[in-house]
Amino acid sequence: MALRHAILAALTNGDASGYDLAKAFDITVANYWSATPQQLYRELDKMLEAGLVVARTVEQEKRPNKRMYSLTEEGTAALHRFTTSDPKPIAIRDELLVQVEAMERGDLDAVRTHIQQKLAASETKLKRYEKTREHLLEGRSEASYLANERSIGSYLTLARGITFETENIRWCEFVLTTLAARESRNAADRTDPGHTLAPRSNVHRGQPRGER
Amino acid sequence: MALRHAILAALTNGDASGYDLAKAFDITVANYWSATPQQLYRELDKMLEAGLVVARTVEQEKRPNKRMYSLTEEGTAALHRFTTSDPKPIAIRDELLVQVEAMERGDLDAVRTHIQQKLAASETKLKRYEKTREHLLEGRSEASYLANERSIGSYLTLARGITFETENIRWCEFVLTTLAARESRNAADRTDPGHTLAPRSNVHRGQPRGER
DNA sequence: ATATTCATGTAACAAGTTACATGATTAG
DNA sequence: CTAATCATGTAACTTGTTACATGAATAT
Repeated sequence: MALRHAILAALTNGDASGYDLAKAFDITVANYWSATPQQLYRELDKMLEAGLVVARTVEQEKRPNKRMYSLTEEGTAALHRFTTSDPKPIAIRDELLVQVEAMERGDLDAVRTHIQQKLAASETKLKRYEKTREHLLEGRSEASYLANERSIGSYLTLARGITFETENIRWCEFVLTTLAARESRNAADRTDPGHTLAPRSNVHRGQPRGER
Repeated sequence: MALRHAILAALTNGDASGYDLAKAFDITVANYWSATPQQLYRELDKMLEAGLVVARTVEQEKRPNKRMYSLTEEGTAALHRFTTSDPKPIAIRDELLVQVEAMERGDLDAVRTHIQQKLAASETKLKRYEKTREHLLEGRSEASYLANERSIGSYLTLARGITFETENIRWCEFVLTTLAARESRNAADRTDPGHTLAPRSNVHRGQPRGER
């Protein structure tokens, strides 16, 4: 029942086809909700039956027909009710972190590679988010946008996604630096056992804790 | 099959009962993997059958008996293999963010309350993480711990959890401040229509972007 | 007195994942 | 000419969630 509300929320930004939603769930929505296209198609069918959305088929030349879904009054009401209910705590599933937890019993080089890949993926994602942000702002400052824009929900969730990916990138760099330092220490130990590296980072690179 | 690896990883930090794991999954592991106690009990049974863990019953006075699970060689090997496989991208499900996305079509006051509750919950969680961190460090500096400690996987995942909750707190404060500013602007509009607030925040309070 | 902690489990149901299928169009 | 995009769907299977059940001990 929770995917349902994520879909309803996505549809407040305009009508969409299942395919459109799949893209959105891959891009912006991915910050806070994951779903595969199959889940979306199945859920949209159920939502149709429940009267939360209506569908119209749009005939396209040169493209397969598509079904565009719109919120109904019932759908809008269901969404309103949802904002009233206590949200469940966040659920995260991150295999990379499981691998890092098990790093020492596993294949360190493989994990390092996975972290490098995550770093690259996060950088790509962050760039896309920044573009979306520029697009929303249309040249205005954040302050002016937030003060004057009618609807700021999407901007606020995007802002969370931006800091999330920024921190992912930092963390990946922090881990890679730490592992590299341990490697070179081990190399040094083998040739020059008296040597140790100078201290390097404190609490994950300038993380501004204790500021609040 | 992925919960399985999270359990195996958790067991590298020592033998545990289902109940112990449930606590761990509620505290530290929660940063990167969610599972209910029921899932754990069920999965542990399957892992026993598969020979990835062994169980012994510990008879306790004044407490119900418990089953303590330990990694077998097969379990350790399975975990090693897992670190070799490409991790699936992170999956997040956050109802609060869905509510924020739908804020304007929903009950703004209710959403504000939910954000305040999240803020409080994140502060509690962060304090617990910081305690765990102090406990791991045992008075050493982070640099010295990371350079010398045999196993640093747990510290690294904890570090990610700490920044995650730190950013959650910031984001909640940012949203609450933004909403308050909009409220007072609306109030001012009703009594003193010429007035606007001075600009307030830029990109989510001093987020250090563009630094990399 | 009452709530929380300790400790495990069953059963029913809801949700998520994976594999497969189709088929035209356009970008590189 | 190959890969990606557009666009939807079925079916089988694996996971995750929720409700219920038990029952003593300890902390408030």
